[in-house]
Amino acid sequence: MKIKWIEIFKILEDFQTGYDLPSVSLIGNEEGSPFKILISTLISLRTRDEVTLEASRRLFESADTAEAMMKLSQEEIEALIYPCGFFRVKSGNILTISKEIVQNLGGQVPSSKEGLLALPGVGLKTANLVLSLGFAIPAICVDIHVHRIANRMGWVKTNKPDDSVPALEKILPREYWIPINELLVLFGQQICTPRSPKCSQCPLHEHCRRCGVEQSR
DNA sequence: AAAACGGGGGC
DNA sequence: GCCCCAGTTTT
Repeated sequence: MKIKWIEIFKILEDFQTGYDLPSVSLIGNEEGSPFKILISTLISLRTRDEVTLEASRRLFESADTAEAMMKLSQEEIEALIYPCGFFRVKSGNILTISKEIVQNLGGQVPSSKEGLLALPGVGLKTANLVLSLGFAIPAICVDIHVHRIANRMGWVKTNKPDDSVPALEKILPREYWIPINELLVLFGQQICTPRSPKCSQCPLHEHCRRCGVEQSR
């Protein structure tokens, strides 16, 4: 069946009105340089939103460019981003990435998927987030929320989030590749939650394979 | 006390 | 493909 993306996005935009929560994937986005977006995304792994925000702000007060960051010691970075999960691994990656950017990449965060994936701690989700938010290059950033919703809704049928990226790229018009994440992450936090989703309050009820489409045919 | 959280890397 | 990773919060 044909998915009515225009209707779905309209509903999601209406739903978003009234919330001003920064979603976890999009922390530091508005005035964020690609470098800050990259670093705060690394920090957000396995870490709740508020903790990620506080840690990012602390870290960027000390260093908000790769040049400044590489002058910090790993211990200093660790202290700044504590108590984020994986803070030892993350601080090492942040330092390595900053040095790499300054010494080998001309001081610029890579603006290609391949370049980003070559950095330690950067996988498909992080790479696509930096591309879309940092460089306005259309790329679908499938985090666990987007993956869960897309599969529940019946838009795709995949097991791993990374497999949802090409699947979504096939069916979703390109103009939605950037806005989809912000809309869906909020929706996933508030309505389409991992356990006991609030289906009775869901504005996408009729578009959902589980609730609407599947039952009505 | 145990499970959940969430993305990436190494084998 | 499967297993490991680290610290906090929730059950």
